Amino acid sequence: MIADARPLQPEFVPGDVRHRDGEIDALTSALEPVLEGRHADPVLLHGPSGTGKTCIARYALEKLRGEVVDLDTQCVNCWEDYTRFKTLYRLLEGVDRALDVHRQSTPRDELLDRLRDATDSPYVVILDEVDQLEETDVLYDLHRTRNLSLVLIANAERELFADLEGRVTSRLTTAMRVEFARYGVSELVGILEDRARWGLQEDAVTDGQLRWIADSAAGDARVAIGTLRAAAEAGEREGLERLTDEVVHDAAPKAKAEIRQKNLEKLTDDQRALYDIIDESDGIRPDALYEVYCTRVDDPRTDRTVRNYLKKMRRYNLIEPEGRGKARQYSAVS
DNA sequence: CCTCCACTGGAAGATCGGGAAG
DNA sequence: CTTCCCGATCTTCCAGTGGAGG
Repeated sequence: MIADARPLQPEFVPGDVRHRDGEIDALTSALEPVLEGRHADPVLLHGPSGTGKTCIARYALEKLRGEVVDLDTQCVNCWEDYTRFKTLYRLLEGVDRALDVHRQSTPRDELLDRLRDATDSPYVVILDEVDQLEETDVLYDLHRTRNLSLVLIANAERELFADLEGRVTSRLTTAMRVEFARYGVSELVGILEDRARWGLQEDAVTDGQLRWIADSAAGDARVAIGTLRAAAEAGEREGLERLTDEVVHDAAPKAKAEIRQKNLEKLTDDQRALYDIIDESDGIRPDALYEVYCTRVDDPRTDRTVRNYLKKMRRYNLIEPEGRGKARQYSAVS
């Protein structure tokens, strides 16, 4: 069934990207100064999830690496590395200067100084999900780092700027914006055809099945590819030569359940207790939630901390709030 | 329209654990 | 060993928000 698992992985970057010629052109022309060893102005890629922002950014960097000697690149996922320290540490890793920073008692902002020392050749940096960054002042410092070019990726442009510090915003107003729209069904089918051709045995999946997956993914390529992968894995387990419609239709919820399970494993015991309470309820008000929480765990945190936990679980898309103000209720995402 | 109040999340300080310096 | 400093996490305090109900 599966001939090559890599094209079915979410982080796979194809050698030839479909349906995004305009966006690629815009990004590569924005990065053109790097070809001459200068640093490029920041570029902001924005649009809904699964529209190819990360893929196109990685693709453009790959191409750039082929054309520029002494080019360093790094991709930081700010959703995981959401503090100043972690972001800078990741950037130092990209230029192999993070080796002895394991010690925590490095003087304040030694990381930034070190990064500035290290970047004597062009360094192009992707900050993915930059709207998840909590200490946005690091953007200001990076913007002022010689030889460092920023490619920022965010879902919602407006929300991003609302969260940014004033001095960061003013620097980024000149940034080139590239907007990514949702894929149409036929575009998604095209993407899936490629992945199926590269990753699956011949004739493992029909055009109709790919169309069904594309349809159910609602313009999100990540969901579509994840569904195809879940279907292929299920087919492999069952020893099928060709996917049946039933396996394909079961794969969509399975792909989502896998993501949720992975996120649940990242929660602490306290957070997990909160999730369980919300999951058992059919919509619960915050004060009632906290009350139950205090009876469930031995050493309950304060309500403020619990609110931070809720924020985190919302980011993981595990729970969702309904209503505002006093009418607020939390429920688990099904 | 106005007030109340549950809810929200920013800011600042305390605490914890780990590692380095003395 | 103790002391100091770091990032991460938690607590304390509090101002802002917007439904609910007068």
